[in-house]
Amino acid sequence: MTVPPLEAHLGYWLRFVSNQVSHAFGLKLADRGVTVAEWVVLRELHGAEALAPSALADRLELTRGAISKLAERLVAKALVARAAGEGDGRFQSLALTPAGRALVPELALLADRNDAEFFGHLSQGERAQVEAVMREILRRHGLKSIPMK
Amino acid sequence: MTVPPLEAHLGYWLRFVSNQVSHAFGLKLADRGVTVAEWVVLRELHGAEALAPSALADRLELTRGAISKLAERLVAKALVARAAGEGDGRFQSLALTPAGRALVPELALLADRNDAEFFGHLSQGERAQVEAVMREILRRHGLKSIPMK
DNA sequence: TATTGTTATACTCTATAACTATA
DNA sequence: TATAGTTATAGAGTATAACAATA
Repeated sequence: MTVPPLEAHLGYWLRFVSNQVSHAFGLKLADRGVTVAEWVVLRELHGAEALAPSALADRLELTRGAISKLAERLVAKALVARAAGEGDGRFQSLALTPAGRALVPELALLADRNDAEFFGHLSQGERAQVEAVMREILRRHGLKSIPMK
Repeated sequence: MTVPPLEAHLGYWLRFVSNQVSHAFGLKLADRGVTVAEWVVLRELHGAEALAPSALADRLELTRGAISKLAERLVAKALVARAAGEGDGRFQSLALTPAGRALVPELALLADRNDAEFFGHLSQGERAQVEAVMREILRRHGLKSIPMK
C-alpha cells in the first residue's frame, strides 16, 4: 500500500510554517514579557473600551476558562484591569490599563517586523492570494467572528 | 498611534487556519488513539526500516527529549518497538511494530481526508502555489531536513 | 434553570537541563 | 570529554467539568 509522504499534505506545510512564524514571534514578545496568546487578547482589547470575558471568548474562539486564565496573567502583569460590569451583576469588564495601552503599539511593531521577516519577500499579490485562501477556508468552515472588515 | 489589526498579519491567518486544520486532524486521529505529533513520528518511521531517536530528532526538528517522550508513548501503545542499535552501544533503534505498520496507511487516509476537507476546494494551481510559498519560506529560513523531494 | 465567570484538573507539545551509559 | 538517550521539570496553550454568584 502506498502511503503519501507527510509533505503531500498542505496541512503539514501550513503547520510547519505557522509553528515557525509563531515561535519566532513568541521569542520577540518574550522580551516584552508577554506570550502570543496574551498579545492576541491585548490587541483585541485595544480596539474597545472594555470587553466582558465572554465577549473575548466569542471573538477569539476560546473557552471562558481559557480567557479567564489569560486575563489572570495579564492582570498580574498590570496590563489589564478587571471591573464589575454595569447592570447585570454577572458580567465583568476587562480593559487595558494605561501601561497595557501603551504597550500594544510596541508589540504591534514586533508583529510587523516578524511578518516582514517571514513574508516580506512575497509580492503584494502573493500575500493577498495567501490571505484570500486562508479567509476562504475559514469562511467555508463557518468560522465566525473573524472580522471580514 | 495607529495599531494594525491582528488580521493585517499573514502570520495571524496562518496560525488561525493551521490550528483549525491540525485540530480537526487531531480529532480524527484521536479515534485511532494517536495524536498529531505521534502520527508524524509513525509516518517518518514508515519510510525506513528503523531510525535512531537522534535521527528522528534531526528530521523532525525536535529535541531528543521530545522524541524520547513521543517514542515512550508509541511503545506503550505497541506501535513502535525499541531495540539496541548495532555496533555503537549508545544508539537505539526505533521501528514500527506490525500493528504500527498496519496502522499507518489508515492514518494516511485520515490525513488525506482532512486535507481534502480544508483544501479540496482549491484548484491544483492554488494548492501548488500555497505549497511553493511555504517551501520558499522554510528554505529562506534555513530550515533543514525538509525533503524537497 | 440558565448564564457569567472562576477554579480545578488534565493533557499535548515542546524546551532546557541534569543525569547515565557508552565511546 | 563528547555523544546518545532518558528523565525531571517547566511552561504555554487549551479543554472539560465542577462550582459560585446572579438572573
